[in-house]
Amino acid sequence: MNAEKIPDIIITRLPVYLRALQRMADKGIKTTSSQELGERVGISAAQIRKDISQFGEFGKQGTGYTIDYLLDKLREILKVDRMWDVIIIGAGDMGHALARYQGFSNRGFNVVMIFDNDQEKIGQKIGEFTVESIDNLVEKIKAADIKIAMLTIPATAAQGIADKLVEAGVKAILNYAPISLSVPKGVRVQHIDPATHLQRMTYYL
Amino acid sequence: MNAEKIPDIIITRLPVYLRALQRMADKGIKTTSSQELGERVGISAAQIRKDISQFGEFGKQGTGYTIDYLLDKLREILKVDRMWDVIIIGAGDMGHALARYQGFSNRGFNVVMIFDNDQEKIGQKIGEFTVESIDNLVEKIKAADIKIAMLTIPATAAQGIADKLVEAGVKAILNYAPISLSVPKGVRVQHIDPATHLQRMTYYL
DNA sequence: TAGATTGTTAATCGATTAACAATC
DNA sequence: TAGATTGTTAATCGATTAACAATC
Repeated sequence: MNAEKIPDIIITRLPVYLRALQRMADKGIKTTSSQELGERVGISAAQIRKDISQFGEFGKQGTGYTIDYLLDKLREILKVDRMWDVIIIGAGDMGHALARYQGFSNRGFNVVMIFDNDQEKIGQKIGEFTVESIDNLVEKIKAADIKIAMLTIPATAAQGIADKLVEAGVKAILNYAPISLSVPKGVRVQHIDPATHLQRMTYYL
Repeated sequence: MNAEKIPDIIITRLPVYLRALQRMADKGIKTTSSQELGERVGISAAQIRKDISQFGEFGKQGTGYTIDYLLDKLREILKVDRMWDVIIIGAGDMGHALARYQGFSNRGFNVVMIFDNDQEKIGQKIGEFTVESIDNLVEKIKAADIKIAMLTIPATAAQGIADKLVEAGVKAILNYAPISLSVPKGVRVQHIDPATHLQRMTYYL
């Protein structure tokens, strides 16, 4: 890996390449080209080659990329060549769906706890988990050394909990609440808000 | 509104402004400035002014923007000054969560049907909906003149159903399946894939 | 009026594309 | 060898920022 700073926009594309390559590997495909991968993900071949070449020379002229090898490299770059423990805050419908989602484990993530502040929900079973009280959230996160959290709570509560997550040492928050969170430098937030995503498309209708 | 083509990247930011302004309006705030809005959403004041000014002169020097007025304008631009009927394909955990989500109605969307191919699920009640069979999906979509669909089915089935949605006249797909969909020009896809979003952050950990 | 803030221009910065030598 | 495809350079294209006149 290269010492210069990699633009964030390239980092956002790598997981898309990774996902497509993983799918190709599952189908038994052994090699691919920037051309073919580009068609699958809707990105130009030139851009894919440029993106990948930021991190090394992973392809071969004439034959393209060996999928297993490129998968390894991309996982290493994105640091998903290991498993990350992740927690869920909020045991509502979305928290449930995420707690039961089977798609994390082969992408580098392992849900380990789910929290809620509602006495009715605390102690309930969700799949293999028991909903834990949000009291002492900070201590529990620190004890388990959690760096990643998914937030599925109402917008009004989201900033308050985000502050606690930051205090506890969480560095990556996947925010399902429909509100922009403010966090200090060094902490990253990704938003998932279906209404926002839909509104990005209605303009063109 | 201006006749020149507006860059897509600006369109992706407008729903974020809209969401933040809606929240400010809910709190009873009447006016704001590009500076203040920028701090809330993490975007520079200059960029916010430039983005908004693509569509008209909605602010006033010295005082900024009247929130209610700017809300109206943004809704009009994004075409969410009306209600859009939306369907859900896939009555799994994620389909359930979306069907019961209360956050769509005040953002311009109205879920009207939920489909599945599993005989066990068809006929089941989810909130106010009854799960419908995916047979005759195309006819049902055409009859109801649906333009927007949310896809919460396994990756292996996603492209096949997407093709049917396109055939039925759907123009906007919110895809929860972890696979890149290929659709003809004129149809738009937005991806929601929590693992991909998490992988965009692990690089920095 | 004085202060604040817009809309817009020009400058800067960054990303994408096209093209091709290198080479498998 | 001939064909294919990479990695990279240079050119192009587009987005962001800084600055400020206009004006509320």
